[in-house]
Amino acid sequence: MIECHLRKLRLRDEISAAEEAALRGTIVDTVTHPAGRTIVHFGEALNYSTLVLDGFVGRYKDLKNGQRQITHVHVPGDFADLHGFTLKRLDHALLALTPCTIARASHTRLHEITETQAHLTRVMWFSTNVDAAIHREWEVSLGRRSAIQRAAHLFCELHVRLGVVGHAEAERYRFPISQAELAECLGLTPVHVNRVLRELRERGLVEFRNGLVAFQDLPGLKRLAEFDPGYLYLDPHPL
Amino acid sequence: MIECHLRKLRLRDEISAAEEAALRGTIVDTVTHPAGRTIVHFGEALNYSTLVLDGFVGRYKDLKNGQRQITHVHVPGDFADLHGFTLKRLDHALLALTPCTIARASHTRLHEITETQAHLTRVMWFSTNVDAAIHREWEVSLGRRSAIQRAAHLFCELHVRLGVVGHAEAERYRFPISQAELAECLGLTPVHVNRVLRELRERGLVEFRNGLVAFQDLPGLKRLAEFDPGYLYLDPHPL
DNA sequence: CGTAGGCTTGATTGAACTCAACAAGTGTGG
DNA sequence: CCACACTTGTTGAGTTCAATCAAGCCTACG
Repeated sequence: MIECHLRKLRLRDEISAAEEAALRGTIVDTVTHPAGRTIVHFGEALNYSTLVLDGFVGRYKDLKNGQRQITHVHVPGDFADLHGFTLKRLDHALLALTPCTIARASHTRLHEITETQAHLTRVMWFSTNVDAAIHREWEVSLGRRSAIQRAAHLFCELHVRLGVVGHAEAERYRFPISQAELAECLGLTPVHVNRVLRELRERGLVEFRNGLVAFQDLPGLKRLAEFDPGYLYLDPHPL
Repeated sequence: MIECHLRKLRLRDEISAAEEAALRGTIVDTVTHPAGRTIVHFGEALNYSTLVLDGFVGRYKDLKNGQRQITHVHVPGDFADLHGFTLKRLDHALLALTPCTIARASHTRLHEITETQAHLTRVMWFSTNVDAAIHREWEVSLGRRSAIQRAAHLFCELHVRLGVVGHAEAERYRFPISQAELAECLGLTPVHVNRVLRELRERGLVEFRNGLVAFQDLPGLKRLAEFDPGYLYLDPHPL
């Protein structure tokens, strides 16, 4: 059930059987949500953190004029709000971008882990730090990259992150969100996203259609996006 | 010496004398850097984390075309790369935006803290999570706010963060960086930043001149920026 | 006192936005 | 079963915000 999460952690460091058991022990229940559902609201007080088992979950923030910015896209195996364990309320909301299944990890039990399992605590800390690294890369996209580069970069990032948990093939993966939601990730309007997707298609780089990302020229796409996966910290390094 | 840092932590939670001593014990030396110096390079392996004692430090990422994006501005009392403790190398560089003094905290000693001081570990974890929250707010600025709102929001954010550590007055604070560096924070060109600053001045909201931010109408500025300091997590909450 | 870096302004260009219309697909209820 | 609403995607025309290009102005300093 939390295999995806463990697989990701084990790319970086060893997780003992005892640690695995402790992590499993934090899970108190499993819930499914339809696409479009807000899973955790802005400012809500938290007693649980949300581990994505299946589907895509987004973090977003609203603006007064009704616009919103998605600040992070979570894939299966990600904790969507492990930071909520220390923050206790979120500065953003969590949204089911697709139908999804999530497990809820009790903060009480996470607290016990921090009291007794120093190594596992560092691993969890590490995991939130990678999230922050992804936020930084998105800042670079939003601040400095052109619309087409932003889209290309996101497709590359998700390919790597989904690959780690066995949810991507060599040249394609499922990513069933609308162009409007893609626009909210990229800081663009839906209309412009549509044009950008057409250009990516016409340049023979990648096709995004019917919730499927299909690469035609992955090296070319990475070159366009200046994609370097180093910020995802997937190399082994004991904590 | 690390009083600013402690003051900030104590807004959120109690820090015992023993914890304070442990934190002080991590510091192995103090270094000063001239403005413009890169303190930690991209990808560099780390054995120390950087605590800002005085001056401003930026996190930035370079692009191939020579542009760069500053993803975070650190004020005195901030750890600029506490996340480096778990990441072990940085996905960004650290830059002295002004002349600055930093203390270096040994990762070996931070490791000891994580082995023996669960509460203090949670506090440090919390501290990196607030950094991530600031990254998210910047994503919203870069993705969705107009140029003038972005500038206004940054001035508001720094006012609060500097206030916490006693580096801001009610209506003004020192922030001696160039318009070009401001542009790198805001995802704009230096020329446009210049025009935006003029407009903020002419609209009677804020003046930025000679390294000084002087508010003329702080409520108006906050309204323009839609500034809500909740994402800084400055309210008390025991960990 | 000459030069470089930072600031300022004007003119022009361009990337992305806005507004508007329409097509295709989906679901629903009469 | 069809009419209708609704969502999502597509395209065109016109606009706007910020970028680019270019020039001139300080003032700090070697």
